[in-house]
Amino acid sequence: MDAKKSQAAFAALAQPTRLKAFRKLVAAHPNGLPAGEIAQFCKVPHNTMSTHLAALMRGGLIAVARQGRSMNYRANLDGFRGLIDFMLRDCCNGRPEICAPVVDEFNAACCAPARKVAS
Amino acid sequence: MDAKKSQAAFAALAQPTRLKAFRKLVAAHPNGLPAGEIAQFCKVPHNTMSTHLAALMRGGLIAVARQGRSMNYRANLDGFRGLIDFMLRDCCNGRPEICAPVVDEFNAACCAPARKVAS
DNA sequence: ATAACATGTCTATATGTCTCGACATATGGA
DNA sequence: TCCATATGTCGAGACATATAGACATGTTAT
Repeated sequence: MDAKKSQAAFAALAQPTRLKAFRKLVAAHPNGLPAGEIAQFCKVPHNTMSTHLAALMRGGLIAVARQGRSMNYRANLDGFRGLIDFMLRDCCNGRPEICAPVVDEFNAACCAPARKVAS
Repeated sequence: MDAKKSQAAFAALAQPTRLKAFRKLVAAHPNGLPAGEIAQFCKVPHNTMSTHLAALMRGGLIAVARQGRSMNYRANLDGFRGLIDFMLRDCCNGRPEICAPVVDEFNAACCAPARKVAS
């Protein structure tokens, strides 16, 4: 994830409909959702949704696979992690003392139940 | 950090000049930089830079304090952490098994030298 | 007070984004 | 094949953002 690719990812998330759709896909992970269902959830016409899904694709935040007549979109958590990783490296590079409190916060508050995995 | 505020933050980072400026401010942390120096670094006129800095302010990613004639901008790492926190909570909520690999990655690769603090 | 400096605000223009109707494409079933 | 379903693409209008010149504001020194 370089600066250029992260820009597409940030732009993708900087829009209410797209953020809502992405969150829905994360909640549905690892199962995806068909485009029509996402459009219905976001309350926008299918072609509008299609445009937004394309933006999320450009940002590397979702992936898609045809399933019969439907296009099944799913969250690309690797891409999402890549983005967060890029953000943290920006402040970590050569200066872990800046990054540490951020990671601490995650360990303590966000993913506490999962720390057994992290240790 | 709610969805609305995160939108302003994502939008702020979804622009090359602003991302460059923010990274510079993170590198300069905890010391800030005067607006003119940031403009020079980003190779844009001072008024263009002023607009971009205002966008970063709206996103809660930087802070400012007058210092004599200059306006000294500095990275707001709390705001930055808030944004990452928001992103992680989106995938962690009720599903720490999704978030865990992300945090693992940080502990292993990004902030390894700082893990003593995290434990 | 006056001047030089640093920065923000106003304004206009150019460019990009959002939205959605209309149309095109692809799949599956009768 | 013909039709219904599911989705993508195109085009246009409305709106937002980026850029930068001109001007205004606040600060420091003389």
